[in-house]
Amino acid sequence: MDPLGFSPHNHDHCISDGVAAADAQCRAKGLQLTPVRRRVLEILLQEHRAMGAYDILDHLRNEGLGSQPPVAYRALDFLVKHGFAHKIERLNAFVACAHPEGDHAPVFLICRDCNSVAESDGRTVRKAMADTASQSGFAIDRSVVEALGLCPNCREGHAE
Amino acid sequence: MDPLGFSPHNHDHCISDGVAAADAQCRAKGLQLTPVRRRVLEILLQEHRAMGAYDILDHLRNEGLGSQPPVAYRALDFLVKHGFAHKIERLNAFVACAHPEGDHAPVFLICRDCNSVAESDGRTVRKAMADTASQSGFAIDRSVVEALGLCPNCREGHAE
DNA sequence: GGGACTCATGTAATGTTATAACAGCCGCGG
DNA sequence: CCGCGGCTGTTATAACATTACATGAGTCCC
Ligand SMILES: [Zn+2]
Ligand SMILES: [Zn+2]
Ligand SMILES: [Zn+2]
Ligand SMILES: [Zn+2]
Repeated sequence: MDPLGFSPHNHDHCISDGVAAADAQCRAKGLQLTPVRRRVLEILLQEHRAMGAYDILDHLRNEGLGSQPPVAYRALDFLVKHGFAHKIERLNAFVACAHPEGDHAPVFLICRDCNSVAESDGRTVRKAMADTASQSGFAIDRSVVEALGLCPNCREGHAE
Repeated sequence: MDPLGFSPHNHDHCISDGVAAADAQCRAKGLQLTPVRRRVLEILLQEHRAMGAYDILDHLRNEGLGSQPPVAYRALDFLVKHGFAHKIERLNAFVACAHPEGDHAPVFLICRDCNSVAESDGRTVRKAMADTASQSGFAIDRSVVEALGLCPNCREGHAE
């Protein structure tokens, strides 16, 4: 699984692929990818960064799609709930999912310099967490795993 | 390392030991454990749960130790910065550190039923995260690791 | 002792993030 | 037509957090 976020890429694909994947999954599961929800997902994919709910709301307002906080929060709740986006707790912000195919347990790598957020494969980390939790009899439902540090690009700049 | 938080214990010890440990470390490092800071730590130890900054502020206000948000936030910043307390990002709340002896990289287990928060040993998890991050060239400074689920006590209730 | 400095605190004002509550709309099955 | 569930529009407010500036206590140097 590719961490994304730290490497150049054809960004048009991010958007079209992300929306297409969400579209397909919604059709498959009987969910409604309404105009607001679709647009919020597009905005997140377009900007390709962690955005606050109010940042997104600004976009929506400019486009006449809603101007009050609940509009943005409801769309974000839907996207997060169904795995099309994630909330970054540390930033109180949201990112489009980089791997919208099926279930996954992501680990986020947050650069403190350029604020980019990469979504990485969390399987080994989840395994370790499950082990840790089982020792105290705790049953994990979901988890928040976020690392803060320097991305490869910003490390270069600092190394000199 | 004991996860704490899910098992009965002599709670007076939590408080006196926690404050004593902070006191010793402050003396050793030349930090000032001022009345407000000490009192906030005591409150966190006393309540033994994740508390919002405004919950703490209420206590302080009742005791005439400060009534404005910055008073609570400054004390909490100090405690968190020096490892005497932790912020739970998922809850926007704070807990006293359960293992105030030296550096550590905790994993938090948050019960969605009773809201208790246990602090568990994160070494294996951090190892897994370091491996994951290194694959993409990311250098981790700090990390947020929080699991949400059911604690042993609440599991029993649900199992029936 | 006075002056400059640092660190902690007091307080007002404000900024940011998130939710509650209720009204209206629309598509669908009865 | 009617009721119902899901989505949206809007107002208001709750919850969380910071900026900015003033004050006071201790320390260092002279
Ligand atoms: Zn994802
Ligand atoms: Zn970076
Ligand atoms: Zn701790
Ligand atoms: Zn519980």
